[in-house]
Amino acid sequence: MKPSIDSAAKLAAQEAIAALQSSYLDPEFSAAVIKWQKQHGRHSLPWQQTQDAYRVWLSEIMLQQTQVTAVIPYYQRFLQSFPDVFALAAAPSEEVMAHWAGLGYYTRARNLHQCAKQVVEKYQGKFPADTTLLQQLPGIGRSTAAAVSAFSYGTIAAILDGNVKRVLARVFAIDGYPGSKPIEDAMWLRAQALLPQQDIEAYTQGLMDFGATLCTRSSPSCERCPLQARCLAFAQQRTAELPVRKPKKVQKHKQALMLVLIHEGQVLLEQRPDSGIWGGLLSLPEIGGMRELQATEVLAMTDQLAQAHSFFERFGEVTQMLTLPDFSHVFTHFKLQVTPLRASIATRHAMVAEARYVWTDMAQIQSAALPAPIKSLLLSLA
DNA sequence: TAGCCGTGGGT
DNA sequence: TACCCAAGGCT
Repeated sequence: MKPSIDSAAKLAAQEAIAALQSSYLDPEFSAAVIKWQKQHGRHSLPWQQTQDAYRVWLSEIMLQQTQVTAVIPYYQRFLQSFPDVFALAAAPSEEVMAHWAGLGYYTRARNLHQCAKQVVEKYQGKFPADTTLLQQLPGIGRSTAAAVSAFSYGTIAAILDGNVKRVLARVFAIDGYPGSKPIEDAMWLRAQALLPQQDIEAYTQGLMDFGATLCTRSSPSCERCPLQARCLAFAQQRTAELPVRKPKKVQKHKQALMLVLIHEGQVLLEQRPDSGIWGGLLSLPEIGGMRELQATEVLAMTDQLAQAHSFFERFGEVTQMLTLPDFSHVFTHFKLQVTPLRASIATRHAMVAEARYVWTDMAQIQSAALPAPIKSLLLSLA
């Protein structure tokens, strides 16, 4: 059997990558990180001092694109309600979503719940140590699989998060936006090549602590940096321009009319679909959804008000309608301007036959599965 | 592949 | 104010 051209080319490419990766080998790098971590790293975060894979995994999912200070209270409340993977797997999804509300990226919460169920069913409640198996679970990608396995089981595997990208971009003066595919691929090779043979926990934690406390985005503490002598960005005085920032795009603006119907201490909420913004959360009913604001478009406010009025009438006899002050909320890729429209009704009609509408006690708002700005609006009305 | 997905903090 | 972006993954 003679190899095809394709497989020969593929083999050559793999050899080239292996050669490149071995040229990245650098044992002193990890030694410096490990030494620094033991002396100056963080050691008392709530999810440290344990190798319980459930706790490690929970923290890693919560920490995706989310800062430590934001995660801590959510992590504590979560553990209190769901002390182990069996408790989480058995919980109703509404309860899980309510515990996640306010933390953002709500797909993480649904994946977390699904993942817990799979770990119980497939692995008898024990997270696998193999990063390949971990990656097959929902919500766990390459980096999270490596972190969970390293912290729980001591597996030698590379992470590549924002901290590591920043450190690598600076120490090795890597040009190009780290979010782009070719740069990220190159960084994975580096991260893999730089792995130590032992002390993987200290090394992994050290990279993150290093990026979070020393090699920060702006004004890094180069004077205290153990890698200063080997940092190309420092030598070239380019720490301010590396890593290369994300190419900016024009911000989109959207507008939404949200309906506030409060009657006898209850507010009318609507269950949002699982996909899209605020997926799976409760929110206020909207007229026409979140509409992109066109420069030429004059909002047909009277038309929207008419629609709102007939919406309110489905729930009771409308006695009053008034707009509350506008507010805006910024997402990753658009800015939303909200006009809340409040109505009063005399008597409440029998519940409309759509399960997505729920009357919720105002006293329950604090613990409801609501997006942060909506929860805050409703609390201000209570 | 790059766009989508929240929220809060820093500058 | 406006912008960047953080312990990323999914499509």
